[in-house]
Amino acid sequence: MNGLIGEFSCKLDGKGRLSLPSKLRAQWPESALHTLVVNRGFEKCLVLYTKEDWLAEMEKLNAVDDFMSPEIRRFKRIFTNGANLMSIDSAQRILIPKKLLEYAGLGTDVVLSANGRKVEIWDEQLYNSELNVDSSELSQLAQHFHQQRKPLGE
Amino acid sequence: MNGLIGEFSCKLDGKGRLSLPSKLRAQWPESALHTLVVNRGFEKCLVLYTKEDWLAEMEKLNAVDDFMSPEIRRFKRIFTNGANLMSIDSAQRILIPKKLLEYAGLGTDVVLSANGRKVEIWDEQLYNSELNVDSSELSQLAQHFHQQRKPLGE
DNA sequence: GGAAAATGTGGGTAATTGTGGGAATTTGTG
DNA sequence: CACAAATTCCCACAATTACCCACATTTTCC
Repeated sequence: MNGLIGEFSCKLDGKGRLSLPSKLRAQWPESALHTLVVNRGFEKCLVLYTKEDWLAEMEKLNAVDDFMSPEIRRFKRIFTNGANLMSIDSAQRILIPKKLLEYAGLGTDVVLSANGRKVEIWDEQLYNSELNVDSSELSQLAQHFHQQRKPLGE
Repeated sequence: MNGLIGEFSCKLDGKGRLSLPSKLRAQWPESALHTLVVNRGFEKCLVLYTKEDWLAEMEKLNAVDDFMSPEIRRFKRIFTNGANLMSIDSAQRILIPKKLLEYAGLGTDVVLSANGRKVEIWDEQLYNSELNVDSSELSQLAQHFHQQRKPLGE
């Protein structure tokens, strides 16, 4: 599982286009660039995948049967419904759909932040406040993380 | 787990380039030098890793699924924030992104300080005041360290 | 100590990348 | 079919980064 690395500041132009930084592009195979997928994130941000990685996410979802419960069906519907296929233009940019721009509150200045095999897309201001923690909260988060880590084993 | 050793003073040039001391480079395999990673430290400094070590840290993070909880996602973001891939130029220098220079308040004179498998990068003045402790504080810190060591395990 | 090698430091130039916007093409809608 | 909106293609300029060379300083070795 080789993860992506990097945090990038970029600008959205008036048309909602986002140019992907070359250091990010370089981490994906050339072929992947023509079929990327963006979706809503759980927080007020968007998430970018290669199509391949997106399909892997879908596998996870589909591993749980629809018969299970209405909530399962609803979750799948909502999660899937924001997904958008997009391709890269000749200037290495993707065009982000209006609905998603609104959802994430994206202005001109945005931040791309690698996370595992995904890339989160944040409005810069929101991103900064998301990262603004004091040390006591940080240690709480760290504890939380350690607790969650154990049950999964390894 | 073989740790790095040393504390080095170096200079940043006008373009934000930092030349890595040969005694530090010698502690990493030749192959590692072409893909290093910096990110923000929890204090007002930067942290430098080999890509390999960075990815190992990431493995730990990615072992916990994003679906788990908002706290998990937040923790991951905070931990990885500012990450940047960088390569070394023909004069054995790395180019430190402007944002990170600002974050750590780096001026011309900086200090590299080895810490485990990471290297911290400090502005020289900040570093000196950070290290300006008297012995009673040192002993308090040691106590705190000892107490925290048990619960977290590992 | 002195010569030779390696290292640290600085800067100029060329190539790449990021950014913006006009014009043409496509799409959807009445 | 006509029109407005959205998308793609194209070019141009600015900013950033990579590459190269020069020289001062430090280290190494005889």
